[in-house]
Amino acid sequence: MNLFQHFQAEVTRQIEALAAEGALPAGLDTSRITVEPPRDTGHGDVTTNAAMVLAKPAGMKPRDIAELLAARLDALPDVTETEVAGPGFINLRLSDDFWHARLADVLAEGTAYGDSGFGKGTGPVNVEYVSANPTGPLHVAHARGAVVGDVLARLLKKAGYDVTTEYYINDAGAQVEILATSAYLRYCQALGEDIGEIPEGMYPGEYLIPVGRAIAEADGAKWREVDEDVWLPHFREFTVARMMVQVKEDLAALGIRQDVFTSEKELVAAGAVDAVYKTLSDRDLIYTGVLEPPKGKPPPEDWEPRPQSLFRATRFGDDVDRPLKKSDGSWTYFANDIANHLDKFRRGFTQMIDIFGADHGGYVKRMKAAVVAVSEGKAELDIKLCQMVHLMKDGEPMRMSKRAGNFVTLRDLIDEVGKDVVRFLMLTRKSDTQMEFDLVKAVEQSRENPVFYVQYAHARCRSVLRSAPDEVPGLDTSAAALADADLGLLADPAELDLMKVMAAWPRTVEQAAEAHEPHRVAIYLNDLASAFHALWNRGNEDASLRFLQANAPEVTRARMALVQATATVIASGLDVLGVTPVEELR
RNA sequence: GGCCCCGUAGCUCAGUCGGAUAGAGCGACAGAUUCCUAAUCUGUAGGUCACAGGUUCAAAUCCUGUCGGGGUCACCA
Repeated sequence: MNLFQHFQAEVTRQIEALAAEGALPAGLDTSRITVEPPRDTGHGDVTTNAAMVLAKPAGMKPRDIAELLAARLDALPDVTETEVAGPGFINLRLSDDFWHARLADVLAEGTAYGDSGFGKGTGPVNVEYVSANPTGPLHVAHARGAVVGDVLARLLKKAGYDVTTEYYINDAGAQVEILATSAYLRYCQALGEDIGEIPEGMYPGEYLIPVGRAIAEADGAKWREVDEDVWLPHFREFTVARMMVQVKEDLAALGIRQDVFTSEKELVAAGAVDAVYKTLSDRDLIYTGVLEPPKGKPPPEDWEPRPQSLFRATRFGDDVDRPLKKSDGSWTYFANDIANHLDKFRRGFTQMIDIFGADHGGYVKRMKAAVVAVSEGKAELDIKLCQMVHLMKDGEPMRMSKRAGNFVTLRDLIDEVGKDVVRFLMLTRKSDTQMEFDLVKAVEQSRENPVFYVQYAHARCRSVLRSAPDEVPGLDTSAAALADADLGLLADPAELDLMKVMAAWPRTVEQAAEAHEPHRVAIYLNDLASAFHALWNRGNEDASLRFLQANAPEVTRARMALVQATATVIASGLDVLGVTPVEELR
């Protein structure tokens, strides 16, 4: 239950009631009214701007409307206090019973707490992420996009959206040709030939050595006796397949398994790009024109003004029209990607989300333009840019060179700090701001490290629950017993504060999902952990606030319900992040 | 030169479809331990929200311009 939505409905209802009585004009637009937590908790639990929003259309003073509305809201059973404040805010305070009922919700729903029907009926959503060239193992630079995409998908699912996760394999361009040629060199090497240095422009990585060896073992020297146009397709396919196996393994190590893998090459082979071209031509969205070289900096050396097939991206908000064919007549990456997005649309996705690296920022407008064009405005594309992550080691920027013994692959990063740490820390910042990732601080057990701080709160909860039967003999901490606890015994302000943070979880899920901002989950968990640690330390100052009270089994039982619920909400949030909650730290 | 992202406390960053007196951690200072442990908590100090206009009852948030940092700019992906 999103309590703010609950009270939003209540506010609307009371406005209608006032209109029915003639105290307010009929037919007021209530869509701009918000009901939300006040920024300052001193202003109560729930606040609404209704009076200020309605003042102008109603032709009344905000405070007069506020007084009318407040009087009615004050009569609601869960509301203990109303106040009209500032320019016309209505602040509500809610009863302890209301918060106890939310605690009971958590106990009843378990980690499903926060699940929402928010996204129901909005149509299927496709989240495409990683989509790295299959020319080598995933790099650290891919980590952020991978985590952001995956957690966004999980978040959307929790909020009730119908979500499919997707990886677009860029296996059609010149890069995979180079990859195949590089693998061929390694194949020759495996046959015992001296290949010398790997030529400039080839992929020199050692990860291709086993690929060459595998082909040599399977086929012997047979590819040495044929022309390039014969061996190239085989090497391309074989190598790309091997690379994708590795990519999937690396992603699996991060806890990521995507639903659909779409091959660019197969799209092209199936004629999808030709079809897009024809569709756009038929609608007069393609013409032949000459692009101007970029201003303000010297044009590329091989620049030649030449007529090319251009998509009228400017009609859909882009800055220039974009080429669809290269000089050799083959499709541009962009043309293929239009086909990719049209394919998604044809598969029923009216909402698409792409996760890009910041270096693809210049590509955003044209892709959005293409999706509008190709779906005739029926599909929507949102693109989340992930800014760079600077790897640090104890405050010092890391040079990424293999020779220096530093690692460069995603797998190495995971091996160094663990998948849970990578996942959590990648989400402690907004995705479109640059961030630092310090390998030393990442595994430090201190307040500075949010992943530790949150895990520590969970571990503390679990520890208390484990030790409860020893401290308070005869105490039953089973789910049934906790569900039956007398929650009315939880009346201390610090206890209520904790319950209020828990009750904010369903709204957090919805808001984060709607904004496509998964980092809000990590921020929320930090807040929740903070409320729990604060309550914990109250027990150090005042022994009567400790969770375990040997002489008061009923109080203890109620507090165990609170502790259990805290662990549950933390686990629910960590589940969205794909992070495993720990039972103990030690 | 065009376009995109960013600019919030000394540092690293939050900031809810525009809401009231802008928050947290680190660092500084003063305190608090029979539960997982001072690995945590409480308090104090610290701000022209880069700058200038505009829209609004209300702007860190939206619009325009300027400055600063980063990214990117046919035929790579």
